[in-house]
Amino acid sequence: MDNASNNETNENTNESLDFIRAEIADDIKNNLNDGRVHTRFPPEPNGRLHIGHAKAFCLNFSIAKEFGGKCNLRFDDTNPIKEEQEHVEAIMEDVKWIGWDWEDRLYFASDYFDQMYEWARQLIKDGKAYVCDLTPEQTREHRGSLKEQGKESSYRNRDISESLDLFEKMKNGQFPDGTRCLKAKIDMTSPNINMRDPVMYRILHATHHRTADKWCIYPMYDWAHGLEDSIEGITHSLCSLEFENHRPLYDWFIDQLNIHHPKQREFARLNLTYTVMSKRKLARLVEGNHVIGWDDPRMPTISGLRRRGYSPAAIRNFCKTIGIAKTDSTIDLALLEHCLRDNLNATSNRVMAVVNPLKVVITNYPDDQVEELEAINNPQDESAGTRKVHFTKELYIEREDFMEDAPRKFFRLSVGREVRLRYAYFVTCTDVVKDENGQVTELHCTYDPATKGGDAPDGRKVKGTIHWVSTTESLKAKVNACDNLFTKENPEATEDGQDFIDNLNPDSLSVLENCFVEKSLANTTPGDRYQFERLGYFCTDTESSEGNLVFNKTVGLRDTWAKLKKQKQNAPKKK
RNA sequence: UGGGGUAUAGUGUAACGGCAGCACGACAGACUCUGAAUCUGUUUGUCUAGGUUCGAAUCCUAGUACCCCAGCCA
Repeated sequence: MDNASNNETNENTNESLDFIRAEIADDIKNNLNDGRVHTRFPPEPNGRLHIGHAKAFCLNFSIAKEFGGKCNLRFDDTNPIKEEQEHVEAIMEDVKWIGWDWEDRLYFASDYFDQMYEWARQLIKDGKAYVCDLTPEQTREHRGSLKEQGKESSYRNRDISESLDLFEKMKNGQFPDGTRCLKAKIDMTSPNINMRDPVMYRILHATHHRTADKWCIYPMYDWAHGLEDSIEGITHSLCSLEFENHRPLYDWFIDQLNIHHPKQREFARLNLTYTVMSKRKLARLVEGNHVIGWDDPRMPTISGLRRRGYSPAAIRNFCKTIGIAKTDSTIDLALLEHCLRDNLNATSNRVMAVVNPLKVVITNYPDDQVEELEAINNPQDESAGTRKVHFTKELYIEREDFMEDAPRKFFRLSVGREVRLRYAYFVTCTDVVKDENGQVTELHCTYDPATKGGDAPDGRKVKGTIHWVSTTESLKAKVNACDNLFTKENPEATEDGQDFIDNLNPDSLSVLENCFVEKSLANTTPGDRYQFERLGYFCTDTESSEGNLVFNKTVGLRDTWAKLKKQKQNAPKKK
C-alpha cells in the first residue's frame, strides 16, 4: 500500500551520494563493523513531530534500507519533566504513516537506566567522574565563558569512595533536586565548553512516564545518547549540526568505557519558508490558540500535514529531493508544494466542486430533466475509471468564472460568450441578473443540445472549459481554505520588540461555508484526497461526516491565469 | 574578539585537478474538454584577493560573511 517500499530510492544507480552515504559506503568497503549499517531515529517524546523530523527519520530509515541495514525507533526519554506517553503514541503513528517500519526495534532510553548507572559507577571508580556539590549557579560560574577558561570544582578531587557513596544516595533519593550532580572529570580549560566537566546525572524527583518513581536521578543527553547508541549496536548516529560541538564528548564517554563505538555525524536541519520549525515555537502556536491544535492543517507537523491532505509519498519524495548537506539552508515552500502536486496529480480522483457559487439557469433546458453524464476520474490513471455527474437546468458555477467586462484573454463566461461545461454541454451566456446593489446574482444561458458530452459535432472550438455542479443534484459542503501560516518568508525576521507571532497571517484560514460538491462525494470519509477540478487538491477533514461535509484545501493547482491577473494589477498603467 | 562548522544561479543540491550539471522557481512558446498535467526553449552561479598548475568550485595562503556552543534541556 502506501509505504516506502516502492523504488523511490537510488540503489543501483550511479547517482552521486551525499556526504553521509559516501562515508557509509566507504565504511562498508573497509568492513567497518563487519560491513553492518544500523541507524536510529531518537525523538524526545516532548512534542509532536514536524516535517523537519521527517527529513531526519527518512534519512535514517532510507539509509538503512539502501545499505541493507536496520533502523531503530528509540525514544530518548531522559527528562521526565517534559515528556509524556501521549507524545510517544503520536510519534509512532506519524513515523508509521510516512511509511517506515522499525519492526521489533522499538526502544526507550529509560530501558537502559540500570546499565547507565553501572557505567557511571565505573567511571567514578576509574577516577573519571565525581559527585559535585556545587549549586547550578556555582556550576555556571565555574564553567567560565567562551573566552575565559573554567575553574575546577573543589569537589573534583574528593575520594572515589565518597563519590560512590554520594552517588548511591543521590540515586536513593536522599538529596533534594539540584543539590548535587555527577560530573565527568575532563578538562576545565578546554576551549570546547562541553568538555568542561559536563554534568552526567542530575537529581530529579519526578515521575517518569515509563519508569514511574524508580529513579530520582536522570542522565543528561551527552552522557546518555552515545550509550544508547552503543547498546543498540548503532553504527552511524546521525544528528543535526548543533551537536557537532558535542561529538568530542560523545566519543570521550564511549572511549572511557571502551564499548562499541558508533560514528556520530551531523547534517543541517530543515528550514522551510513561510513557517517555523521548532517544537518550542509550534507549541506556542498551539498554546496561544493561534491554531486549533498540533494537527491544525496549517501546521508543519506531520499530523497537520496529514490532516491537510499531504500524502506520505509526497513527503518522502520531498525529503529525498532536498538532499543532505552541512550548509544551513531554507527550502522554498514551492518545492514542497511541487512534490505534493506531483504525487497528488498522479493519485487523486477528480471531482467537481464549486466553492464560491454563482447560479446559472439554462433557459432552453427542460425543467425537471436530470441527465447523467460520464466523467473521467483520473486522466493520469485510466484504471481509476469513470463516474456519472448529474446535469440539470439550474447549476452553480464558480463566481470567478464569470466576468462582465471581460478582456480578450479571459477564456471563461461573459455575456455573449460560449464556454464548455466540463463533460456536459457548450453554453452561451445571454443575460445577467443583478440585485439592487448591482451584484450579479444569476446568469441565464442557453445550451446547445448537440454538444452533449462536451464535443461539438460541427467541430467548433471553445476556448474555455469550466466546472459546475447541479443545484439540486449536489451536496452542500464546508471548505477550509488553508494558506501559509505566516506572511513572511522568514517569520523570525521581525522588528525590534516583535517576534514570529507578529508575522502570523491573519488570512491563513478562510472558511467557505457555502460550497457545493457533486453527489459522488456523499460517502467520503476523513483522509480521502481529491482534486476539485480547476481548483486544487482537497482532503476530507477529520470532522467531516455524512450530511456535514468538510474539506481542507491541501494546495491549489498552479494557476497561470491568477498570475497573469496579478501581473496586470502590478504593472504600470499603459498608454 | 576562545572553540567548532559552512560558503556553487532566486532557493536547494551535484561536480572529489579536466566541458559548472540537476531540481524547484521565474520567463517564453506548443498542446489541452482542468488557464492543471505534459512537452520545448530561455534566464541566472563557484564569497573576496593572491598563489600553485597546461588546467582550480576543487590544492595552498590571507581575508570576509553566516551558523553553533557558556541548561542540572535534547
